[in-house]
Amino acid sequence: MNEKLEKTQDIFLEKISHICSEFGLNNIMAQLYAILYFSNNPLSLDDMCERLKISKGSVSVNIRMLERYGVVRRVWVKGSRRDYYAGEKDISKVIIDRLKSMAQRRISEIDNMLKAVYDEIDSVDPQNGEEKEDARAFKERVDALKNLHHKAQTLVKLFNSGLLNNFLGTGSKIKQKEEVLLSE
Amino acid sequence: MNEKLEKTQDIFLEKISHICSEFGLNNIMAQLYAILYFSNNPLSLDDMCERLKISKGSVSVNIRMLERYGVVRRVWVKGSRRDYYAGEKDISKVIIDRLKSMAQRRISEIDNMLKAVYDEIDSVDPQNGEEKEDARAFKERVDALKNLHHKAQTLVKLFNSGLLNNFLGTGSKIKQKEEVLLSE
DNA sequence: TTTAGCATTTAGAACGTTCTAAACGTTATG
DNA sequence: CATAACGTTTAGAACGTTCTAAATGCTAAA
Repeated sequence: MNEKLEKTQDIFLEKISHICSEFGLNNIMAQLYAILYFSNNPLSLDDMCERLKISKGSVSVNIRMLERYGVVRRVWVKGSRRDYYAGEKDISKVIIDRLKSMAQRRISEIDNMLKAVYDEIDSVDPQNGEEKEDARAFKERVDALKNLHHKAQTLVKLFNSGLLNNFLGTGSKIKQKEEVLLSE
Repeated sequence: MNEKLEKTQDIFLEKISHICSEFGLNNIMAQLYAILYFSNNPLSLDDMCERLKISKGSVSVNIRMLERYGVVRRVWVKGSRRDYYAGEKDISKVIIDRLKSMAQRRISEIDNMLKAVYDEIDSVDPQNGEEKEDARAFKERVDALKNLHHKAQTLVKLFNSGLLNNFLGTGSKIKQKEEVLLSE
């Protein structure tokens, strides 16, 4: 690869890994996806080790995570025993999927929490006036949370019904070369 | 405090800290905010150490973080030399503010990244056909990112213009007791 | 059946983060 | 001025995370 282009990509890699780390993707997953996103060809594990200067074990583990997230996929290259991977080229799809699954996860966690709290809350048996007030205040605040959570859930459902996809627009025009490679 | 109520709150604390840790708040900040949110009275550093069984140093550092985020504030209690803190009781305000500042931060980071990449990209000087294609593909994909980022920014602006506040509803009805304490 | 070329798993090293306890600084009070 | 009652800072311990290198497992070809 052109040396200056590689340097330019490195600038990207450095920054994107930092950004993604705050979205629950670690450095390596972010950088792996980035080089696949930029690459015209699917890459093998060894290609990726070489490009990012990291061990094969790391690439192996992290690339499978990305596969589970559905943002890269294994492609077969005729005439090679290696596994090759290609990145999803429709970046808006990747991001929307990720946001959706994060939202869904948060919703479940909060559902579980509220359920657990409500299971306990009734067995609280206040002994005096002050304790009664404490219990009442606690319930009031948990109810406020439940209320807010319900509204947030409605909002998420609205987005999931395609609103976000329509706005951010999906359907990449970027074409892969993998078909060419497959018959190489 | 009523023992059973405390146990119920503990269930909440355990879960909420896990949830918040994925939003860039650590355990302690999450739990500190939670006990202040639930408490009818402002609490001192020592109160919080005692309640969460953690060191004073930790409380000191983390409570000031929360103060910077604007979700707790120091209140003065007449007749005491201690610092007391009260949590913002309008939970939707806290969450909306946090989401907004996260979004704003991501936007700046991506702006910076794109700027840095575009600064470099023109100096790439492809030497042959393959390198030319690589460079073209790279530019195409960075442009796609820029495009998506622009749309996302528009969406965020839409939310910031009050849409989210209207939907999630702001204005808590929960009253603090601090006025009482201040004249104690 | 053996070997070569892979991917995967694992044990341990390196790292960053965040806790605690103790030292420290500051302010009010007697 | 000395002391007590605070909050803050710091040095180091404990912890989880994630990397690497080596061992292992698998599969295809000879």
